[in-house]
Amino acid sequence: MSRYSAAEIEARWQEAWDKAEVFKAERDPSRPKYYVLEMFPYPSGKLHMGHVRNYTMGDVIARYKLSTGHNVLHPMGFDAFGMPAENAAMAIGGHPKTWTYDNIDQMVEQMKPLGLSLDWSRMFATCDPEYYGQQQSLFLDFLQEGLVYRKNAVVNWDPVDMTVLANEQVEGGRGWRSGALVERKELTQWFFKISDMADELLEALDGLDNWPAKVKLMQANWIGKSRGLQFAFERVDGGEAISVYTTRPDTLNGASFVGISPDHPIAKAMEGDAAVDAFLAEARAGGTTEEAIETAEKLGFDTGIKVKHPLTGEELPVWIANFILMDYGTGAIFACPAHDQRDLDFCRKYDLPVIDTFFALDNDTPVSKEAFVPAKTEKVRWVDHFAGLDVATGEEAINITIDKAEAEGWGEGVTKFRLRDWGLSRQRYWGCPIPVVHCDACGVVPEKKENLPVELPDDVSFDQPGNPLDRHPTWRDCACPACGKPAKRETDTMDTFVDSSWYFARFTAPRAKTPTEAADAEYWMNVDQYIGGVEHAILHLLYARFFARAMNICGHLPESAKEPFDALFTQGMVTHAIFKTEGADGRPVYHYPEEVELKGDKAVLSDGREVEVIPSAKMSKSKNNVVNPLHIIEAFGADTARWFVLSDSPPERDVEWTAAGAEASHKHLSRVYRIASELDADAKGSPEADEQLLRETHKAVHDVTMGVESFGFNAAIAKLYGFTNTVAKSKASGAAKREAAKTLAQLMSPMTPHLAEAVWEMLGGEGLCTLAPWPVADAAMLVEDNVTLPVQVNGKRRGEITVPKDMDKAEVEKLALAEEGVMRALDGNAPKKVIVVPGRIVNVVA
RNA sequence: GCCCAAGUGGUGGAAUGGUAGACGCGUCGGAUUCAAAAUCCGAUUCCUUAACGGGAGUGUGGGUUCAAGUCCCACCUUGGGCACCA
Repeated sequence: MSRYSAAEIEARWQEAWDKAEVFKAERDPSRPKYYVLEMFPYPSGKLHMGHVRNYTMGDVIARYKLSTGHNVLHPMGFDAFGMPAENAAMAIGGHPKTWTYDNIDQMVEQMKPLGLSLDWSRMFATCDPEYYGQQQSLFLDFLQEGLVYRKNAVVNWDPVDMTVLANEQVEGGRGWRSGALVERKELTQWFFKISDMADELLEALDGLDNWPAKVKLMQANWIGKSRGLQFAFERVDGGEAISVYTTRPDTLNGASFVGISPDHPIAKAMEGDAAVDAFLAEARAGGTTEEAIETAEKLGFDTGIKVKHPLTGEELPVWIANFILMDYGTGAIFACPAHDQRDLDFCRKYDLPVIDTFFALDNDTPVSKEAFVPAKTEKVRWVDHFAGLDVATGEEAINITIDKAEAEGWGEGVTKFRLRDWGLSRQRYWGCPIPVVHCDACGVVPEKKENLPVELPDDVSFDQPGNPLDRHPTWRDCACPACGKPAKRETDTMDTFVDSSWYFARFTAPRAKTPTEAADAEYWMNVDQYIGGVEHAILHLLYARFFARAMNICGHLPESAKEPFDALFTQGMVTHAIFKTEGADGRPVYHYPEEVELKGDKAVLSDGREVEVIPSAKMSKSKNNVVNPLHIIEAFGADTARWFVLSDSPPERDVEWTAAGAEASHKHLSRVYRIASELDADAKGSPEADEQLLRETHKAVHDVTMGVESFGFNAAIAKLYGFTNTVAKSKASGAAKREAAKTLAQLMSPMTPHLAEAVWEMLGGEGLCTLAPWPVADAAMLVEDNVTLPVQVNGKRRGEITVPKDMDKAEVEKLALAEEGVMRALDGNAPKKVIVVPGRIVNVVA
């Protein structure tokens, strides 16, 4: 008997797969294709358990589909542009390019031992000029189609470092390096016209049947379609009327002021006045995130301008308010403090009137500190409504108000979207250069396609803040592609979301001289199964959906690929306990898992000190709770790591990595190996046991297949534990047991492919287990003749009866009422009602 | 602040509205062993009972239903996202 040696087995079978090129994907119209894709990683240089979990899930699907006769495309690449490379260059010197490519090499080296069924020949990184050159080509096509344009937008500005900051570089309203108070500053930037497709992107969500409902809901809310009323407030001084958009026109009677954004033209026109400037500076302080704006203290400035209420003719003041966004609606609102908490807080602060426009049906206390904001579907009682309403829901009132405004001609019902255009300009080096040139004579001129890729220069330094492209001595200078005169290259690069918005399409023809190759895109698209973290639920997935449409317009993707991901699965994180003690200075000290010993329910250090255990925390370098997959592979093998990340939690939820769990997984795999190696094929058994084992095998095939197909990997693994026990304990003949064990190997193959091959070979399986056709369960073998039904009395289980599976309801009822526990519970009383759910349950109502 | 999830034994978790706790870990007991490791067998929600039983129980409080972990309402806690982290 040999022992289970993962290291030996895994190296051997990986070599065998390589040699047979089993994972190389080639177009083959004679076979159905299947495209599995996991969200590609950022090359941090360190593979973590989250990656292992993500790729293992994809691998299970890919290997399963391979054995069901599909031509599988399962590629891998790297999302390689972005800030960390520049930060590394600043922190430790060196060049973002070398840092990135070194990291990619390291990650590939760390991924290979996992035995993933990847077609490595298709690998690319988004920072390869070959890739980003094609991206520039796409940009030019989008530009030509009018899908890209320039406008002003605000950025986080660090006034000390004189540089633009990413949101994550703003900490508590200050720049992370300089510590300066961050301001919002306007810059001219490039935008994708995603808002043109807002309605389509929303409508098409309905067709994404195999996407998680929560992701679709988040996207729908993000797109934020709303119907409201747009109308204008006439200015008392005769100036240009102020147009406002509101989703609650029914509360117009409760208006107490008109609010405009600090970026509204009227506010801008007032700049130069010392008081206005001071206020605007204050209002523009802080970062650009919606969170920062929403949670900032509400500030207002009375412009002194008065407008007329369109219905009552009453005069309302116009205030500049820091919480009004210029990007949404018209950048101006009317405030109804009685029914909006934000407006109420503002009015209380600046002593503006609060007017109730409706009350709850059973309560007419005027609003004081809390705004009354019922659901739009709730009936409320209106106070002197201008459309003559008495009791009506908000929804009804809104529609009636819009109709009235349109009939009387002072406003119109309009549909607006919350979705803003996608700003793609980044004032950074390590990204895809935007292929345009600024010419004094010709303006903004697209680079010629034959000059692509516009490559990033290598000779740059990161010893000062800001974009090195801006201060590059020669790269910036060029000839205008239109007139040939000296011109300046655009120094902004593209958002890295652009890179990840079409990589899935590029994988279908990664070396093509155009962004895609029609025949390949036609054959391989769509991605049949996309797998990644929920953190990408909105932005990445929305941008990719936009890109697929834009690429279709430009002829780079077929119409059928406008929704590029047929099915989406969002997996949870891998977490790990944090082991914490307190240092002498009272600050927390975090210990590595290896330093900590678990004794019962306590955790102690080697010196005996007790350690606080914080469970289920996101793995984080600073908390010392990161588990390195390489260490696990060294100690137990890749199959153990793969088995564990799949076994312990449902895939969509977080899984906590525990040393005990990893050991248990390894123990189980060793057991399977031992069972196979100790199997005596000549052993005799009973025909009944053979029959029973065969039934159990078919049941296992059915259950595991269902589990794999429905992403119930943990459930599939639970079945495999059960089936392993069944095989081990079966009294069937050696020959029957060998067949069952071979099926066990096949069923385990997607999860633990190396072990499966070893067992398969040991039991005389033909060829590679990986390529063996997936077993099919015989429906006839799954049905049992008898079923055991629990019998409840008033919903409480009092006994059970075993009956033939298609027994008549009346017969079942009779047997149930005769059951001992049921009779005891009924205590001689006649049942009021008996509910028989065939094959399920009997409930007696007493 | 806004949007979206999730909360079940000591523990990770299972459960088309139909026996709550499958399967794994841990713990306890037993077998094997000179002894141990490994392995194998069994028990394991809590309270109560000698036992048969009985009662309670899926974050909290309500509701719908013959039947609720599952559906509805409100709340609490934790996690994800909020447009320049990827």
